[in-house]
Order: sequence, then C-alpha cells, then structure tokens
Amino acid sequence: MAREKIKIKKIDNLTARQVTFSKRRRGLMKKAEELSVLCDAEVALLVFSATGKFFEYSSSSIKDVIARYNLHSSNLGKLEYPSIGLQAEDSNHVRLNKEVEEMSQQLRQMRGEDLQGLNLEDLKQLERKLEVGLTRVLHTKEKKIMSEIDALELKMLRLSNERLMAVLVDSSDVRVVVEEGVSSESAANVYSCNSGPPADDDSSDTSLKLGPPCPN
Amino acid sequence: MAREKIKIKKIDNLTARQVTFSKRRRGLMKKAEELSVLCDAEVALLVFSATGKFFEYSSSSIKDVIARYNLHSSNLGKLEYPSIGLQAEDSNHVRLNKEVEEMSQQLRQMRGEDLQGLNLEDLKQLERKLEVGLTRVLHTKEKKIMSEIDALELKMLRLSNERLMAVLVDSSDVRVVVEEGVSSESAANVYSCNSGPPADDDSSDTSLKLGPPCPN
DNA sequence: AGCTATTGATAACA
DNA sequence: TTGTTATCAATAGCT
Repeated sequence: MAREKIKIKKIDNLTARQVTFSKRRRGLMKKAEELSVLCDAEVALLVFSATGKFFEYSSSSIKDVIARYNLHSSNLGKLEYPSIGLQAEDSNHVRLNKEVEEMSQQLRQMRGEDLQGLNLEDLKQLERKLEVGLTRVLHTKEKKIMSEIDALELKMLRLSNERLMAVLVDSSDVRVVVEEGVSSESAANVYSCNSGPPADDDSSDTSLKLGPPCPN
Repeated sequence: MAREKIKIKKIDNLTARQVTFSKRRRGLMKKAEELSVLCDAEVALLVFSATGKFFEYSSSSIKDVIARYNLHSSNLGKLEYPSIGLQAEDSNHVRLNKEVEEMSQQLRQMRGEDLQGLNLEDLKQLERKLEVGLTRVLHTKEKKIMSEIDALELKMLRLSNERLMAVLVDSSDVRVVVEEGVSSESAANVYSCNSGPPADDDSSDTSLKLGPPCPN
C-alpha cells in the first residue's frame, strides 16, 4: 500500500522491519478498535515484537476476553481444566453463559434485531410485550413529568409567597392586617392558583409550561 | 475507505453491521497475519461478534500467546496467578454475574418494570428504544404476513389449477382444445386471479382473508 | 519523525 | 451472500 508493492515475507532489513512493525501495529490496533465499535464486537489483540516487547488492544478487558475465549474453547473443545474442584464451577459457568446468551438474544429481539428466526406467533407476542413495556414507560414518564411540574409549581409559589410576605413585612401599615389573619386567606388563594387545566393526555412530548403568577 | 466516509460508531442497521463485521473481520485478520510475517512478531487476535460467535487468528497457538501474556502481565507487577485457568475462571465468573445482572435489569425495564430509578431523560431514551424495536417488529411481522399470504395464494391457485386440469382431462371433448393452446391462456388467467388489493397498512391486527376461488 | 505516491481496504450498491 | 467499484485509508520508500 505504498510507493511499491511488497511481498508478505519477513523484512530483511532490521531498521525497516522495526519501522514497519511500529506503523502497522498502530494501524492494526486502530482497525481492531473500529471493528469493535462499528459492529459492537468484543475484540482483543495481543502482539509480541520479535524483541519481546508486548502490545495489546482490547475493547473491554483483555482478561475478560481471554476468559470468554477459555469458556468458549472449553465449551466446544471439551476439557482444558483437569484441576480439582472445577467441575461445579464449569457447569455453573455453562449455565451462566447460556443465560447471558439467551438474555442477549431477548434484548436484541426487543430492539427489533435478530428476528428472522421468529414465526408469526412469536412476532405477535414480542409486539405485545413491547407495547406493554412502552405503555408502562409512558405512564411512568407522565407521572414523573407531572410530579416535576408540581414540584416546580410549589417552588415558584413558595418563592412568590416569600416575596409577598416580605412586602407585607416591609409595610408596617398592613402588618396588623397580616397578624390578624387575612394573610392565611391570601396565602390560600395563592396556593390554589392554577394557570391552566391539568395536562392528562398521553402524548410523548408533554412540555412544562407555567404562566405568570396569578394575581387573583 | 469506500464510497463514503463513515463515523466510527455502532452501525445502526443490523444487516449493514453484519456485512461490515464480516468484511472488516477478514481484513483485520489479514493485516494481523501480515504483521506477524513481515515483522516476525507473535500475534493473537480474538473476536466475539455481538451474537456471541467467536473468531480468532494467531500466528502460533492462541494458548501460547495467552500464556505469554499472562507471564508478561504477572511479571509486570500485579498479582501472583495461582493458575492461568483459575484466573480466567474467576474473572469470567465475575464478568458473567455482572452481565446477567445488567441484562436482567435492562430486560425488566424494557418490560416497563423497575423504572423508579430512572430520570426523565432515561425514560425518554427507553421509550425511544421501545418505539424503534416495536416498529421493527411490526415491519418484520408485516413482511411475514405478506409472504404467508403469497404462499397460501400460490398453494390455492395450484390446487385450483390441478382441479381445472383434471376436469379438462376428464372431458375428451375439450382435450383437443387444450392441446391446441387455449389451456395456457386459461392457466395464466387463473394465476393472476387476486381476491382483493394487497394489504400494506401498518395496523397491528392485519388478518389473513382469502376469498373463494376466482371463477374468472 | 514527516511526506506522498501507491497500494490496499471497504461502504454502498447490485 | 458474493462481487463490483468509487473512495477513503494505510503505508513503503524517502527525507
């Protein structure tokens, strides 16, 4: 890929070999990372130079990938660990691994991927499941929005109330009135002030709108 | 490196992601081999696809490279590994448990459960995810329904055709006519018989309805 | 270490 | 899935 085509065989010149090693190693790692990101894959790359220097790339943890590899090869290629007491561990791992794969497929199918193996009935069930989930999520979101609206309203009304109180306190003329109980009525009015009807529709984009303080 | 530059982020389209995975994986392995040959390096490449499929390249034996890696990492500080196998098993166990837990929660949340810990933004993202999944599932279901309709139609038309042919064969009077070429026209008409316009809406409950054989 | 001419890899399409 | 092709990316040979 360069000024001249080369044959894929060991580079004779030591310096050239080292330079090429450095350049290509970086390129390889970049591409390994791109693969893992683009395709959501788990990738591990281990490189030892001829002089024994070690380089690595891993999308997650090298140890995780190696562990997964060991599991894989022991699942498919039978025993690799004759150590005592590992039998129980192994079966446990096999079970966990199976569980992970199943859940992984469920998740992918809920994201609408990997559906080719499903028949019409499966698809209908999946659809129903998603609709139920979506409905619940929407409901929870609505509740959260409403409670945030309430919280904001409360906050604003408290602020408004504080200001009103401050005005009243500053004015000695009305202090008597406040102390004589009108303030509670006034405050009650302020608290019950609504700037509009409550939003109770199911739209996805309920937005939060508060009007100016109600003069009442 | 292609018709268009792409951003290095997870490819949304499943098919495109699979194709890219396949192509880039091969490219990566080729380059790994080239590096090992050109520069006399020891290289191991482990790749797990999102669906759990495993691919590997190694200039020598994967196990050798992993053993060398373990030696290397244990030499560079870190713990004393009682055994490569045990180390891998332990790490694997932790990883699997964590993975199971995370996936389990994701699944529950996609079913609309266990939502109390989510904030408004989380909920919106979840909603969007469910909508995307639902849309894809609906699309797949529609396609499956259409293909089943097509298959059924074909089957019924073949049956109908067989019956017509039987009638024609039984009647020696029309045999001459059949042999003289009118049959092909008749058959063509039968095959093109449609009992209604194709259903192409997105409703959830498209049902399969076939009318009686078209007498033409 | 940088710099290009070239080769190599590959995204979109068929 | 496999192949084709226009482009983008990596890099061999030099400095």
